Amino acid sequence: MARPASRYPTELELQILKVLWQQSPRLAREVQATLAEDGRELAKTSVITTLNTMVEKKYLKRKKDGNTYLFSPQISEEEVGNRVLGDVVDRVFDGSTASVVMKLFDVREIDNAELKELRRAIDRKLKES
Amino acid sequence: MARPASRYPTELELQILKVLWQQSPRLAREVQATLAEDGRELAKTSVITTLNTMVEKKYLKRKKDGNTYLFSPQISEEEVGNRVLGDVVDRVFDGSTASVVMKLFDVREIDNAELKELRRAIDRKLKES
DNA sequence: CGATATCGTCTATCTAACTAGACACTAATA
DNA sequence: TATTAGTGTCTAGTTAGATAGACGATATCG
Repeated sequence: MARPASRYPTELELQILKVLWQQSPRLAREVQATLAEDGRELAKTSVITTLNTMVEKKYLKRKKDGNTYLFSPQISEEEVGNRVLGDVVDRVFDGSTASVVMKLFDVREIDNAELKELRRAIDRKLKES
Repeated sequence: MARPASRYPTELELQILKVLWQQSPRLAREVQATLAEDGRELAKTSVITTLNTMVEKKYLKRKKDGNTYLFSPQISEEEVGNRVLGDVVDRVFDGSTASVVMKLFDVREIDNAELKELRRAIDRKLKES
């Protein structure tokens, strides 16, 4: 079978998506510059190559603008979050959402305001059913 | 830089870990058989090769037993969960644990008993602070 | 003892992801 | 107009991960 394609954006692809979610459409040059600001310095061809594979994967779309291209996201932050999280819940935690939440409580810091908001969300859920 | 190594077990590695978490130590042959039961039929050499790379990565340890080897996990289910989830929270959700939890509420089903347990966990957390 | 089965190492192939150089084309500029 | 700067395509090299065949060592069985 050989190495299967990733079910969601890879590391570099995610970085690029974040750049474009923040502002789009953008030129390859601009994406390259922003990545460099974030500490990821890549040759211009590396950026373009990756942008093009992301277009093939439908993560982005590109539009001709004179002699160059403008890139925009074609997948939302929302959707990527859903996919990644769904995958982790199913593959690593065997589909148990609750155990993921419990683990998050255990391991990560959450401040009180957020905890209260979560409790409200739970109450809302309980009332719905 | 080329393809960076995964920060946590890959797909096949995770499947193998699950087999060994469930029962260990085990022979390569037994791991192979269990994977096959789960629908992943691999040549014996494929399994052994992967087991050995997992030993190099410290995911497993192996012990000689006569003319063969016994494999055991050297990383816990707990720890893998922590790493994967930590990585997702940081990389995809920019460190916001609460937004991950909210998204899980949105997207996945959680039954009432679990919701109540989560609320208790939240109350406990709130009392601690 | 010879045939057969079992087991591990070594080697090799394939794809995805990452990265960038060579090169052609266009546009601006001296 | 010749030079320089910017843009994209094509090609290619590298590593990780997935998979398995060839082969040698060992053990077992008839």
